[in-house]
Amino acid sequence: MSMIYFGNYLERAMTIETRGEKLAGTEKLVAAPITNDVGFLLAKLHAAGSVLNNQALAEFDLKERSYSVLILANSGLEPTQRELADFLSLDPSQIVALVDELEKRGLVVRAPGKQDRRAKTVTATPAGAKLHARASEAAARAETEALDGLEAAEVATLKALLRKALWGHTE
Amino acid sequence: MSMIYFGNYLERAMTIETRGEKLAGTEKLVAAPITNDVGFLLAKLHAAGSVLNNQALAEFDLKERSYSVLILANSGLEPTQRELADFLSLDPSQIVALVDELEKRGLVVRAPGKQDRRAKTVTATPAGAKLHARASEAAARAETEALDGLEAAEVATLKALLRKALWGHTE
DNA sequence: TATGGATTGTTGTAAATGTCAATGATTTAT
DNA sequence: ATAAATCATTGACATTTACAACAATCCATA
Repeated sequence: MSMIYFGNYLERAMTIETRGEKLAGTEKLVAAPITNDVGFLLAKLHAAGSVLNNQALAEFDLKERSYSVLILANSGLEPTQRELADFLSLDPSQIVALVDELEKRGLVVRAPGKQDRRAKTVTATPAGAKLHARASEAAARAETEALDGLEAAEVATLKALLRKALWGHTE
Repeated sequence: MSMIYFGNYLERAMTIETRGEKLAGTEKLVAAPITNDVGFLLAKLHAAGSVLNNQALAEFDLKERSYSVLILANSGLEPTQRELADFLSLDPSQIVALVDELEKRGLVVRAPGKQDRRAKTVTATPAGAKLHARASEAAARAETEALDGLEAAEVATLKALLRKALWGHTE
């Protein structure tokens, strides 16, 4: 059960030769009917943004995965690992590894749940909060870059539609 | 360089117990600021749709990957493997494996490129066209299900915005 | 209140996927 | 002609994913 249409493999030559003929091959297939498939479009735009995101986060020794856990640890919502797994659609064992790493770096702490001692809540330390603040600026720049083909109003519309599709409310 | 925010792990119990309390934990985190991150929203909606897609395609012994190759082989555009790799953001070696499997099943054929005999174009056989026709219906149903929170006009808007973000044109 | 069943975090493992370098055949450039 | 680049392919290795098993804890109910 593969998770994604495709990956983020990028032609190495493209980074230095990003102009014309190289993209022609890519553009040619834009005419294919698969570009009417929303799942395909979501995957492709996500893959493109993902590269920029990970580049921006590498400076802080974070990846999208660990960054998203760090955000949620900073949210004040005191998520448990199970909640993180559900929300991020990750296997609980992957959350263990992510939290292990962040905790080892002193960015988050585990605490037993107040009502349920089996559960462990993940909250950010001051160091985690500081890193999150810096990383989120870089991530915001990466998002802007990934969506630079859209006007600000269009980005807002896109966000609203995605939120509505996911949770049924546009606010 | 990880490709995705997260995966498509799904709570097994959710398939039989899809009503209330199970989702409450998930809903709680919707308040977190990460839900304003377009990359996150793209990843999450894609992951959700991906599960439905793969379920729908399993009937035809296809996954999203092989299905997308099958679509492009059916497009009449005669893509080369290199073009497939670029368009799907996959390493050329993964294309080899995907085409190998489809070719073994008699769904596509490789042919040397007309101008460039190094390149191999991938085109669908009649059997491939037939399977594609059936699979695309199932995939369309899965997409409808994944986006059932949106009106038809909203889906159209979403599609247009994604296309514009990717290729700079909305048509 | 005791007992069985479910849930949480955790560990470990096998399969799938990603990454990358090397190769022969062919094309392109000089 | 010769050198450099490109294409498909193979293979080696790292990372990610999916899943089963387990102890600790909670929950329902008898």
